[in-house]
Amino acid sequence: METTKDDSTGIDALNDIDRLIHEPARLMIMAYLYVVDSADFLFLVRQTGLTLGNLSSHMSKLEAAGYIEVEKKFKGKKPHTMLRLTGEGHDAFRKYRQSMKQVIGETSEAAQ
Amino acid sequence: METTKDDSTGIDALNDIDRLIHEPARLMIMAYLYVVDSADFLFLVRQTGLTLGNLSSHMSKLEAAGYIEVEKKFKGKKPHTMLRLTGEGHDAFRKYRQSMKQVIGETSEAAQ
DNA sequence: GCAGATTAGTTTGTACTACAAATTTATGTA
DNA sequence: TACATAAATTTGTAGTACAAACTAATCTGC
Repeated sequence: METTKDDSTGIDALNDIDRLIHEPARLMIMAYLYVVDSADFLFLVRQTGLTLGNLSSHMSKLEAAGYIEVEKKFKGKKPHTMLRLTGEGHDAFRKYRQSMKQVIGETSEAAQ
Repeated sequence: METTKDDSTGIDALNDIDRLIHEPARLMIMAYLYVVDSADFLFLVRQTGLTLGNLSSHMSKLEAAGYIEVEKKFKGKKPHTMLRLTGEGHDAFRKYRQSMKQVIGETSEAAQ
């Protein structure tokens, strides 16, 4: 019996990378939320450089996946949308980060 | 004058991430070649778990981008396809790796 | 009080692309 | 001669990121 599919050296970690997080736009969102835990919609628009529509659709996907929670309130008279990382989202990001570190880190020694 | 677009803290590095390398299948190919410098087609099929057709089309894209060189010879009577990282491909991978390290590394302290 | 501007988003349409399945081309073999 | 295997390439489909168009509510000048 050969090595089983999962105890790979690292690069194979990419075969089941979380593509929901891997997408650069969402990776930005997740990375911000991982640090600040929660942020409002317009803050993220400014920080990420995404358009409103683009952020809106990525937000929906992350919410559908259970990675973030979206809370819509009114701040005075205006709508105010807050994004917050869920526990599941936090775990998924950690896992993603570890997988990428294996791939990215593994090649380090060969460089320079 | 505000901070110019490029001297971001790190997460914004994702706004111009190299999507050609970012795609997991190609990232695997590039990561292998970055380490071993050259490898043959069937070796990569086995190592990456990609199908022949899938590897073939990713190979074409990396070649078109100038990131790899593809050499087709005959080994005895059978065709034998070798992939080799170009200097440009090497640089692009290093750049990609740095960008990702910024995003991935930046969040490290917040964790645990 | 109503016409136009601004704010805060959502929905829609298009263009791209990853992947698998079908196809190709050549060689070995019964 | 037919059939199987090897080594890929080409084709078709399904999924998706993004921008542009749209919606809905509030503010502002006249």
